[in-house]
Amino acid sequence: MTTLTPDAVRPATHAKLRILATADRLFYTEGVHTVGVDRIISESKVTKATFYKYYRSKDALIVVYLQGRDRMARDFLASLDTNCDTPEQRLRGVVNEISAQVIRGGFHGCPFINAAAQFTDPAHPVRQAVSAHRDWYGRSIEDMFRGMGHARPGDAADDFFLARDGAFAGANLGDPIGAHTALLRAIQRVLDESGA
Amino acid sequence: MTTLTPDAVRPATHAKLRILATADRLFYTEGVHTVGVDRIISESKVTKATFYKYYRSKDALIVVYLQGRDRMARDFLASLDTNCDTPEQRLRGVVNEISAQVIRGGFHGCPFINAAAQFTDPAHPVRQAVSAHRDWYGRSIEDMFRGMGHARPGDAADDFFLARDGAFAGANLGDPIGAHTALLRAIQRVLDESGA
DNA sequence: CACACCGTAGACAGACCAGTCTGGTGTAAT
DNA sequence: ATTACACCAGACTGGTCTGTCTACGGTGTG
Repeated sequence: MTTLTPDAVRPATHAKLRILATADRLFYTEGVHTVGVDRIISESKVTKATFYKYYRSKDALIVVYLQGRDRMARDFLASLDTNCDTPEQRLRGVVNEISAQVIRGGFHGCPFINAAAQFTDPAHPVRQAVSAHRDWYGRSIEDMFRGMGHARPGDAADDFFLARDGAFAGANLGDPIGAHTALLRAIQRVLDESGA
Repeated sequence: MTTLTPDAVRPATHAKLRILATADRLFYTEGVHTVGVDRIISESKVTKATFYKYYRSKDALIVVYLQGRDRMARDFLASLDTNCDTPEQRLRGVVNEISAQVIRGGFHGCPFINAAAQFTDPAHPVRQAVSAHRDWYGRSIEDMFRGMGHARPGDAADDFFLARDGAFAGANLGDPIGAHTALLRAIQRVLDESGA
């Protein structure tokens, strides 16, 4: 009577997703270090046993949280691939999304940068999740510039990343409008050079 | 026999400075939230009583740490004022310092951005110290662009700040060399426009 | 029905944290 | 010698944190 236990066949459990949704919200708005598991558990309306059944530790949940954010970004870029005809349109789509994010209410900076600020050891799984995301992101942007025929797509991607990170930090800590407009100017300068 | 207790006349205590020096090192390299007071106390070779004599709480010490970093930045800009003849030279002096910082060993990003990532409440004294620093910094850069005769010094300062914050984040989390060169390109573009 | 699995409910341990308190030592000026 | 002060030494409190534990209830399937 060895059970098959087809986990995938069973309906998706709500508790696991509820925990992750709560963690995503609290981790992003208040910081992964500040928010404790007790708070996530109570706001998720689950119990500790359930929590630790799905996430073996808080650090593991933080990694899953970042992986979820990474997944969202990848899905967004994939949607641009199907909705846009040219690499330049895709690039502008990314910029539009970033510039919209930084002036949106409830913006609290880049979740990866914020998480990394609280884990200084580069070998820690959290930092590795951050590095994996940033590596993928940089490569994707570089590919777009290369697709546009940019002479130095690697440099252009670095320029793009610099502006993005700066806008996220500036909008979070200082003036969102100023960071927003400065981001658009910086990107425009990079795009202007790609045509030259 | 009411004592005069002329605190200022007494030789400066070493313990207080030792505590701050230790806190500066640990807070910057490992994060203000990760490092506990016990660690600062033991590495400073002082006792808890001495620690709490000079710093009423850990949060107060964090604020003093940031104020010290702010003071260093102000002293540096003041030194540029005396050593440089033109606003453009001063601006280039700032850029040189930033670009040197990001590729220097032991660089861990902007201490203010890192500290702010762990205090999300804008009303918290730590966040206010961060805001005070950034406001002063932005105004100083804007003054330099204005002194150069830039048509829109406020925008140029935003552009500068964007590049600076981006370089700090990128160098800390990813590729210091890439962030370094991207920073120099971004600043050069802004300076090119100031002449136009 | 019996079983497997979902989830609830909350006590509990062990570690770590910030911050307070008592008492003692060395030194320099009065 | 007495007073004042900087500092040492470390126990202690009260709180919070992560993570483990036991015990029970509901539900759909074979």
